[in-house]
Amino acid sequence: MMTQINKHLKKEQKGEDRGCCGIPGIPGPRFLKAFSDSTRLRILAHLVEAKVPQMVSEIAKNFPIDVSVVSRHLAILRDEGILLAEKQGKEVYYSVRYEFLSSIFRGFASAIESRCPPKEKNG
Amino acid sequence: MMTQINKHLKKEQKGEDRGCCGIPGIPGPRFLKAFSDSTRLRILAHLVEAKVPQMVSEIAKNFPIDVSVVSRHLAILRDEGILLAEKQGKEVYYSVRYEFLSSIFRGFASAIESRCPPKEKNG
DNA sequence: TGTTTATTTGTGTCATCATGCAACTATTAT
DNA sequence: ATAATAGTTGCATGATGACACAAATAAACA
Repeated sequence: MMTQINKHLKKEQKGEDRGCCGIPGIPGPRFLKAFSDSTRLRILAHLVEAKVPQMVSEIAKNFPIDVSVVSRHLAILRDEGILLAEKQGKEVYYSVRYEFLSSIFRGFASAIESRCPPKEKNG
Repeated sequence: MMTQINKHLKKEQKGEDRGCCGIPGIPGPRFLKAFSDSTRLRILAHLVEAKVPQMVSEIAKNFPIDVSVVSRHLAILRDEGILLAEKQGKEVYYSVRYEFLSSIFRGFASAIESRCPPKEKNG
């Protein structure tokens, strides 16, 4: 039996963070902060390449830090909706929410691009 | 006369940060960290909406923090290639590098999306 | 020259964060 | 029930970061 334990839904709905800058499509700073740590980025990349849900202890084997730290990093990514966590017995399997992630960043790119003023002929 | 003062070129070429996770298309943590602060995000959004290069003191008027702090935030965004800085006399005009920004995030989205494993029929 | 204005940089402070270790919870097995 | 395993959380610490204020730099002007 699978149990989803994503509390990110609550936080997203609180809306204290998303859209803080007033431009739709630009994610909130807390979401983007989740990518600001090199260890967290590597953990994300590891899961992206794994293509399969991985448990915490397996992930932690790839990094020279304590399992508890990995667990915390995973929780941060999960809380922002970047990862999905599924508990199966003792283990918790983390996987990437590909569509969510790509849609957010594609929306970010579009938000910026759509506001690009037409180029003047200079130079 | 315009003088570009973007030192980000050096940092980008150092390569200590970009591609740190090994997956091409995923930006480095320092680049993403530039977006992790709410003030910095608002400054960026302000410039995006301005659509025209703005000088530091003009930008600072929109935020309840010291000009020096705004200057530092702008420098961080400039060093990551997010903003362009052009000195004109005493003033320094900052503007958004729209194409650069959107291409980075679109590339990020594509890097994630392209690694999304095919969906299984579950549930 | 000296003066004013725009921006950057030095410095100290307070808050946040990544980390390790220990304790705790939850689940499985004996 | 007891033990073992997986994961999370409490707590202390060192590093980093945002901020204010002051000093330094740079450019225009008297």
